[in-house]
Amino acid sequence: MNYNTTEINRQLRKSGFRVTPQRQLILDAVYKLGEHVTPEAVYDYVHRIAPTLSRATVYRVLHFLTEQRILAMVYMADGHLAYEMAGAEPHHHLVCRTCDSLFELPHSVLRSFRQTMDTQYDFEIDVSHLSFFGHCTDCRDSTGA
Amino acid sequence: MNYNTTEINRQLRKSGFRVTPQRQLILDAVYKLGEHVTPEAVYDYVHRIAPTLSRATVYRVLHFLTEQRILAMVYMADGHLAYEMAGAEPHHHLVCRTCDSLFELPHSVLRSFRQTMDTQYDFEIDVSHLSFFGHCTDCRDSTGA
DNA sequence: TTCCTTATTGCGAAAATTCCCAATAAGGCG
DNA sequence: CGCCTTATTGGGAATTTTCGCAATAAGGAA
Ligand SMILES: [Mn+2]
Ligand SMILES: [Mn+2]
Ligand SMILES: [Zn+2]
Ligand SMILES: [Zn+2]
Repeated sequence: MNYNTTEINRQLRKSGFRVTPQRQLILDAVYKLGEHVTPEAVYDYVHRIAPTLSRATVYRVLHFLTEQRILAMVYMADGHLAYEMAGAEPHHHLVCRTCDSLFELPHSVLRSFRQTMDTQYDFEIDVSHLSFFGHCTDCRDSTGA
Repeated sequence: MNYNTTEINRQLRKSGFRVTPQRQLILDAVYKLGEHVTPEAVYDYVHRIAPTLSRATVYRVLHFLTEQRILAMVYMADGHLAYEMAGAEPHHHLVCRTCDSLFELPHSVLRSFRQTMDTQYDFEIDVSHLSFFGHCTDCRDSTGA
């Protein structure tokens, strides 16, 4: 999979935003680094290539690209934010508060919930990457014992 | 509504934790300050009464009381964490990414979703206070126009 | 290609949050 | 009531994230 640079750039310009080398490099970093990429990992990556690119820009651009639905952000078990490409089929997380283990949830299980929000509240939930916290099979017993 | 101090203390001690004046004061602060209380607001409150109580302790105790299900934490529109008492009937949020407006969601709308997670994944989602981000009635049109 | 407008960046300071560790003090036990 | 174990705190440093603003440069128009 390779993201369509030309299409993304066109989209940004059409919305009045600018395509800067910083934005392109940061997006590329997230793409190359894979899933659940932290701002610090992005900074390390881009810093080698563009040593003057500042941390502030990394944070700003990650936030910006998320607003543009080009990236998806996700809360990890430690409460920190991570990012990844927002393409294709999203997936979600079940995060155990006790053992920190992480289970992936297919997008399909959210369909009916989204639909309910849509029809009953006229609210379109952004489902690019959700995290639900709770307790997994192994840990849910030990709590109530 | 008044929370049961005696019962909470007993519960904590039974689990091997200690009931400290700091923990009691911080819990009291959240209770008195109401919904969506930020760590800084808690610090300001307790600092007047106990000037040596440190910020680190505020963060630690808020986190701790959340683990103990005495408090509930919630992500606000600005991405920051807030806390509130975890008692009785929970409610949830629909937060618009465009206009930052916040709609309250009754607990009931999550029932079927929780049940699905429970039966299909044997995962007990903690529903003390969830936030769903997306786009509200007014803002969802302007996006696709 | 050059010019202009203004979106975006870099940098340093500020703010928010976490970490570390020696000092403190709960609370169980005798 | 004292003693001991060890959970918890205070305080400051470290880390993470945000802010403010002057300098820069994207890109539309001429
Ligand atoms: Mn994921
Ligand atoms: Mn709320
Ligand atoms: Zn678990
Ligand atoms: Zn809105």
